[in-house]
Amino acid sequence: MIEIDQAKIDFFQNEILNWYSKFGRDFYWRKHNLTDFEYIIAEVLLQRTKAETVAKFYPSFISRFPDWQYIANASDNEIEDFLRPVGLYTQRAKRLKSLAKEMVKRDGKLPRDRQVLESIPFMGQYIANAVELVIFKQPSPLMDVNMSRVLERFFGERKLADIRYDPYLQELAYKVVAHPNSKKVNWAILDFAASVCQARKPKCNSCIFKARCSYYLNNESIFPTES
DNA sequence: ATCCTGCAAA
DNA sequence: TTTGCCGGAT
Repeated sequence: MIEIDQAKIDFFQNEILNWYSKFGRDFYWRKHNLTDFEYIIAEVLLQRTKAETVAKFYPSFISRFPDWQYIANASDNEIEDFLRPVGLYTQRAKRLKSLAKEMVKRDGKLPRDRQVLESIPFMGQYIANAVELVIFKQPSPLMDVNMSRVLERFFGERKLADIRYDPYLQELAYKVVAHPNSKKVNWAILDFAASVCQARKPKCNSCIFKARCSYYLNNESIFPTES
């Protein structure tokens, strides 16, 4: 069992919010007051897809499919063709359509109960957390591969392979985003993951966290220090 | 080659 | 628990 140091969490929150105020990204789905539909579509498109790619594509999708009914009534082929530029289109089209049909059936209303929420097609752990965070305004973590990588590098590695079932990582993530402005902390972590703490070639030498980062301190020898 | 704000089927 | 999905950027 790995101990989670609250003081280290406080430090992390403060520093990453400070970083975010200077270097955070500014996407359409963050600043506008979107409908539930529009927000969920953004999350669906963002799966395994670069946010910058989605940013370019998103407005045209919303304009072609402005609500659940438009997707529910479209043919698989129509949705696939439209999704082609962002990839994963056969699966995404099929799953998006079942999600849309379910939401039409539910009259566009999202269930508060977590079990029921996750029973909706295409509502996995990640999107359910995103719905809780942005729509229900609860401090849930946007726990994707990127957040898990940042948290693990800074606080220490997880034990299990699958991030969804690792109790240490789950507990850690909830503690890290437990903050009056949870959305900002979440977005800050994702942006930091995309531009500094990348999977490949992380920019450790110029990183604001290196003095206290478990990953950096354990691998210091492989990062040539400037002299 | 590897990765991107995952998910569900196998 | 592992694998397929996928175009586009690096």
